[in-house]
Amino acid sequence: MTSTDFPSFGGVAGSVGANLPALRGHNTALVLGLLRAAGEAGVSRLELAAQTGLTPQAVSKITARLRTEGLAAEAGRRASTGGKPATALRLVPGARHAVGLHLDRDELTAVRVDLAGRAVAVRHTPLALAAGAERVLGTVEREVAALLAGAAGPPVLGVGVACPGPLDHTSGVLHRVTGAPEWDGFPLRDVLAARFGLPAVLDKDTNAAALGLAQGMPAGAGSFGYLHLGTGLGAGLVLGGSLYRGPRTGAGEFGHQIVQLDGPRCGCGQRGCIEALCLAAVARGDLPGAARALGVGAANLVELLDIDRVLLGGRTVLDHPEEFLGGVSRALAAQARTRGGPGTRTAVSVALAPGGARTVADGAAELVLAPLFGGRPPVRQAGQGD
Amino acid sequence: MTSTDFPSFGGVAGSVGANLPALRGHNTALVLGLLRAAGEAGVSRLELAAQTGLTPQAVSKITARLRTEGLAAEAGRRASTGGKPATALRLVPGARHAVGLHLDRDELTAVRVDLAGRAVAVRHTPLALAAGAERVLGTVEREVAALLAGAAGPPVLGVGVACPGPLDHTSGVLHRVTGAPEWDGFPLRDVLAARFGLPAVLDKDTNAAALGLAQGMPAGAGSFGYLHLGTGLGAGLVLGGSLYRGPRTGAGEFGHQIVQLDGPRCGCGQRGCIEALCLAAVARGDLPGAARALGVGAANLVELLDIDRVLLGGRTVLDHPEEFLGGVSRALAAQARTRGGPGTRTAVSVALAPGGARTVADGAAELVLAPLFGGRPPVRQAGQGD
DNA sequence: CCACTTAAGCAACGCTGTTGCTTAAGTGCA
DNA sequence: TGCACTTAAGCAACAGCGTTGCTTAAGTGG
Repeated sequence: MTSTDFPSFGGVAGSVGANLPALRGHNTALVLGLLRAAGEAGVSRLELAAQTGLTPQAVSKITARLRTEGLAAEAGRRASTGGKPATALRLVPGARHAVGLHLDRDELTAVRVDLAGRAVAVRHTPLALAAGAERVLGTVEREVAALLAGAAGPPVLGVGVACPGPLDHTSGVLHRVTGAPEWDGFPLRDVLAARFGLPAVLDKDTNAAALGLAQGMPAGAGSFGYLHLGTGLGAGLVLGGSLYRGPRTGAGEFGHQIVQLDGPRCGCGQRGCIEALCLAAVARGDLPGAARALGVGAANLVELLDIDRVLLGGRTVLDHPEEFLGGVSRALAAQARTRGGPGTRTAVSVALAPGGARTVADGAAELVLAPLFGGRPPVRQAGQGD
Repeated sequence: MTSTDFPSFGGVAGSVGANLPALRGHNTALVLGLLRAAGEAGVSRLELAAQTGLTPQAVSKITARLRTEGLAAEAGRRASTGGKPATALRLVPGARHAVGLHLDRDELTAVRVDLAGRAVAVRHTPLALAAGAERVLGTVEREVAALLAGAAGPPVLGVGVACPGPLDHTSGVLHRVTGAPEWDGFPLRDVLAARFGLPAVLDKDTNAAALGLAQGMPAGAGSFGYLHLGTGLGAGLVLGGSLYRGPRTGAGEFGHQIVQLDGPRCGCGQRGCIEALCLAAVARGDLPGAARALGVGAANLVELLDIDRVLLGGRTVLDHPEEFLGGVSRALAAQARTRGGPGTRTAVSVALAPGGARTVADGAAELVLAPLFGGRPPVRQAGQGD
């Protein structure tokens, strides 16, 4: 055997060495993710083997462990196809819970979800993000305590926290949050983790929303963008099945994409930013104009990143869904017409992000859940380019 | 042990199951990549252990295998630091070769490189890409034969082929190449693989260039964009250390980003595309105007993807390097001024892509080499957010 | 000269997914 | 009713991975 055929770990570009526990964890998470994707119907062991590329025996061992730990269970039998009928396996959603927090500028949404990502409890409260740390932390602590009060629930894995940016996901520290500069440098993740005695994860609201939306997608949905238009305009990017945050959690700053050279001045100091165009149009009641600006930005996004789908969310969009959906799809259709010929795709689909006002909070909980469920569902089966 | 602590394979989101050979291949590729990054100076086994997170003993076993296969060798001793001096290990660059082809619209560049990515032989020939398949394939075959004629060379791993897009990297099929529509649907990768009897890989010229540039970078360079301005304008994106192609190899269509609503008509049918603005400005001798349009696009890229660095290349840029470097850095500086405050970075650096006219051909060879050398050098050591 | 430090290899080991075979539980035709 | 066949899943033995514990190699420094 020559050394020319290193499998390179399934095409994955990892950066650290892997040992046997890591191998086991990888495969376990992968199986758990497929169980989750299968939902109530469940999957048989052989189907899991086919989807993972593992042998049936390996899947049997892994699922046996998961059943022992209470994370998976049998879910009846399939109809026979000429032999012994397959036993369906499914996730036990109630085996663990997670908490998701959406700290917006004027309100707090807190959810408690099960392993399937379904909300078990929801709480809403007004919140003045700019009112100072102690005040805000007190409210957060009270709301989370109320969520966790349900006594005999399953173990809670952690707390996911979503905020307006900028912030640093890696260190869990807030930066100069627009409209609330006194939070600059505040180590929100570690402070909350200490108060709750639970692991915490911090991310931008748009990133959390995109991560949450990446679950509910049909298996193999590769890349999409979530555009959030509320008091500001931002985006969450899922590229190749995983959330792209950028080196400094700065990715997705969609609002200050310049689409009009020498256009109107934006609050950021530049000219012709999408956000400035959009907000000005909304302010003067020109919804088609706002939707058109958003649509041009969406088209640029699609062109640059070759994404499959655009999802819209945020209060302003939710207030006028038809106008924004129409405007953005017109812009994408115009773009698609520029690329005729076979082999190229048709217009990218546009839709409202499901979940409505709870999109971000659900996604925040996903920040905690996602590490349990390995990568995206398999796109390429095996056979490398040989 | 609860099940709440799945290591998730070093933070990597893989999509297929992993077995022991895959584990071994992953670690071997990782070590090989670090050996390559170390260059002539080499690395000691203990340093490799620290960088990979593997135990020294594991590194010893892996490097012993690599030495047996002739891919690695000892490279003298380090100075002692109070104990036994460390033995430096280095890659044996000449152990394998790879071929890179750059099929441009009017010329062919073919290189033969060693494992370090250094060119061992280079050939240039005029080529009319639009002259039909048989003509082009004949020229390609003759040039590659000349490159491989060196008789007693090491094994050649394969041929990397870089072309103007659009095309599909996964299937190796060309689409409607601008200016040469008769190639639409041609399975170039498989045809060349069959003719040469070697594995072949096909990708867009901009992607190949970006992949090649991602090697030579200082360890840990996360994300950058390569902007190529020649007869057209395109980009190659390296995000989080690995090349981002998009689901259909469509990512990096930078030229048709719209930066001027209702701007001048572009050949693509839309209005205000960067490419149209740039090419028109170049045509009328307005280099500052062209550089400004490019700079605004670069600033949008930086803003959206949070990248660390912008590299410029392509004939038009190489003809007037100072003007384009200046214009783009001014645009990025203006953007950086909009983001004051601590925690945010300063302006992104801009530079000419090293390699000059051979950037793409070198990168094409890298299409073959990259799978041998695992992921990027480690950025985060270990300690997950706990 | 000897204690100490650092580098690297040898041997045994635990644990992974795999292989080979057996058992379980159906279908379908004579 | 019986038997051949098919498909699902588990048991047992195994090869191979990185790890652990210890030994050997080769320097520095008082």
